[in-house]
Amino acid sequence: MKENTCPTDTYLCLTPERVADILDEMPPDEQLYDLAELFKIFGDSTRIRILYALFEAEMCVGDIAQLLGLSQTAVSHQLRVLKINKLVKGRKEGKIVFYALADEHVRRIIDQGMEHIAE
Amino acid sequence: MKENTCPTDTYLCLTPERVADILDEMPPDEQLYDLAELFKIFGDSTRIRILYALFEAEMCVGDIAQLLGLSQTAVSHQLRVLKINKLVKGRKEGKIVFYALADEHVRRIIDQGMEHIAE
DNA sequence: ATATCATATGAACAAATGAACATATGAAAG
DNA sequence: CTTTCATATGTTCATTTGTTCATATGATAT
Repeated sequence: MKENTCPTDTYLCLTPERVADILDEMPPDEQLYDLAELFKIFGDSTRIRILYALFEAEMCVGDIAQLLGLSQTAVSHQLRVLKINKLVKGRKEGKIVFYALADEHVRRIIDQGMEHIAE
Repeated sequence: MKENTCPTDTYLCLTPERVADILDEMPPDEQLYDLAELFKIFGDSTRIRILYALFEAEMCVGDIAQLLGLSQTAVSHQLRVLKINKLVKGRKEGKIVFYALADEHVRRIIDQGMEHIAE
């Protein structure tokens, strides 16, 4: 038998103490679920492109659509998703709605992702 | 007519110069596509839980499964996804495979996400 | 009022995705 | 060799997701 392995009751390599430690450090499942939901929003190239466009400045729906070569409907749908998840905010001026990034977290999360890509 | 609006050829509120600027700042679509793919990986609570467990230490497949109350098959499938996308790395020791976070980007991306959640 | 413009919404459909099943490697022990 | 154990893979299936179409809202102008 190998020296490295450390069988316990039911675990192959973890001691009960370590199991307790790890479970203790883990955030509650509900929070991890919300976190996954957040990343799910970033996990679509259309939404990423919209967010990246908004990096530069606030923009109205039609211009985003034209800029990215998307239909107005598609953009509106995705902006709704982004707004619900607090990644963008809308400012209405007459019939035009200007959208902008909700906060700097959005930029930072995307930047971190970019760094990983460019490894 | 409102003073804020600035119609150009085809855009509602963007000047052609700004359009050029924005498009210039945008990474190529292929890169944004890859970025979305990366976030897609984080956008699943099972994978997030696995990654969080690996925050503490490297672990073998069976122990991860037991720790999180998942089937071995499910964990293996997700570890495969995580490995392909370079979020975890595997180290084989006999018949046991120990998985660990591939690099610190993973932790940082998740931490940034957590900060956003806790706003 | 009506017309037009910007955006939003709802329904329907195709594509992607995660989970569960069975099965297949591949390594150590007898 | 065969058996057992840890992990990996393939396939099917139900669900989710993004897009498109048609339509609705809401604001400005005539």
